[in-house]
Amino acid sequence: MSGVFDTLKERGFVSQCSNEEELRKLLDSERVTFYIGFDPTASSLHAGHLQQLMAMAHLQRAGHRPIALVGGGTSRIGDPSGKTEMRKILPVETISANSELFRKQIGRFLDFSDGKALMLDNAEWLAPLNYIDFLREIGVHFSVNRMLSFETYKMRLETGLSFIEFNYQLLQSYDFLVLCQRHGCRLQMGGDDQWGNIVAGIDLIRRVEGIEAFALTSPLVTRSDGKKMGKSEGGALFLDPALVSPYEFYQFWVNVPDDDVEQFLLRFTFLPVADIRRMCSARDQRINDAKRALATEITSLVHGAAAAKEAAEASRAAFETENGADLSGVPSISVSRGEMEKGIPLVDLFVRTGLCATKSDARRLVSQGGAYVSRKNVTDVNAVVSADAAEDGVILLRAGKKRYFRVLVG
RNA sequence: GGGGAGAUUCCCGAGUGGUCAAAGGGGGCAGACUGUAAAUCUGUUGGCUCAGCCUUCGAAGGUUCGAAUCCUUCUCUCCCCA
Repeated sequence: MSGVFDTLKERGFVSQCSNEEELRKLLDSERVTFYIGFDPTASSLHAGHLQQLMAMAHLQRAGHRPIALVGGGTSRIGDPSGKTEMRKILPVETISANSELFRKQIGRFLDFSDGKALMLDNAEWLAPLNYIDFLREIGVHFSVNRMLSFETYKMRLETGLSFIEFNYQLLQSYDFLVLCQRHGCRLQMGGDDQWGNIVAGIDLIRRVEGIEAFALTSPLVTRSDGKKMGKSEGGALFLDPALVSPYEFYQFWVNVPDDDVEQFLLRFTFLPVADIRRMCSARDQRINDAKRALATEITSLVHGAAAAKEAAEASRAAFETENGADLSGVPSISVSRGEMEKGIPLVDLFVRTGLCATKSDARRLVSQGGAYVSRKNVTDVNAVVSADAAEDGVILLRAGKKRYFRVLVG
């Protein structure tokens, strides 16, 4: 288990650490239980969570014990960290449904056999809390003065901060304390935006238990051009294949800017560092090989090797070969033969596939020359697509340069 | 509880009775250039049965030939005081 800290550092997972020297020693000398929290505020994990899962996997491979903490309790409050506005307060039922989905997804990334990792939900201890008891036992250890000096709260002092959110930090700190007491957890990791919350937890543990716990944060994933990362066309880049198909997921990574391939390969794959450096040294189109490697690796990690292979194949077919290639990984819808023979207005077809949000959107696409039917550019807004556009029962639609969709006839 | 300011199209932000589907910027989309890259340039960006029509400017009413703009009530947010 020696050297994990350096592995994490080398791969770009380390931003701030509460006590680097001691933590390094600890990680090199014993099996450390550590945790990362995931608040189930959406129905699927997204690319941003992936980095945390990777960090956990690296540590687990080095022999340490991860606790994946689903924030079924904390997400009822809403973390104000890094947010400029108050979060919507989610219905409890939504949160429990999301928690269930989170657990399933997280299960893929770590080895939970023989207690090698734990999956817990903080609703278990947060939901039954008694307000008065909590204030007396935990609240006493928090100084409002100090809390207000945290960057998150300072920022929100400008735009408004409700009391419910102000309490988030106490709950997260309490989580850390509970995990420390029950499972000997000594380390909490998270994104940089979690620094304040994690450090507050360390303080709480020191005061209550008199032992040193550690904080380790990783840089938030950003694109080299400063734009938000992890957004696909529909919104966030979700890991649930029902929300973002493996093909779309694969495409997202192939389309990453040159300057980001290396940091993404380091953080989102297990490929050896030396190989990554070598692949990314190219400054011309050869760097696309690195992008394909990135996309294949990460898709296979998230959706499995078979899906990754199919996505890669479909991608190659769509972008590199002209005919005969296997496009089956490209998302599709089915339309009955009868309906297709009557003909469907092109514009409607684009809307039905989801390639365009509205008919107006589709009209714009067509009139701007971005619409293709079976590889032929169509510029007539009133065009009607009929069955004879199909090749082998498939009509390949393309919107712009990159978005493909198949219409299966029959 | 008292006083003040404000809520505009995805976001920021102009707009104070008609010429407003609403300036400008960001983001998105499309086109050109490329390497399924970046940067840059151009176009576009509420919906529809699309040379026209319909719905939008926190919500509901009202004034008016006509309202995002005026009046009333309500909801929410921020600031100052308690």
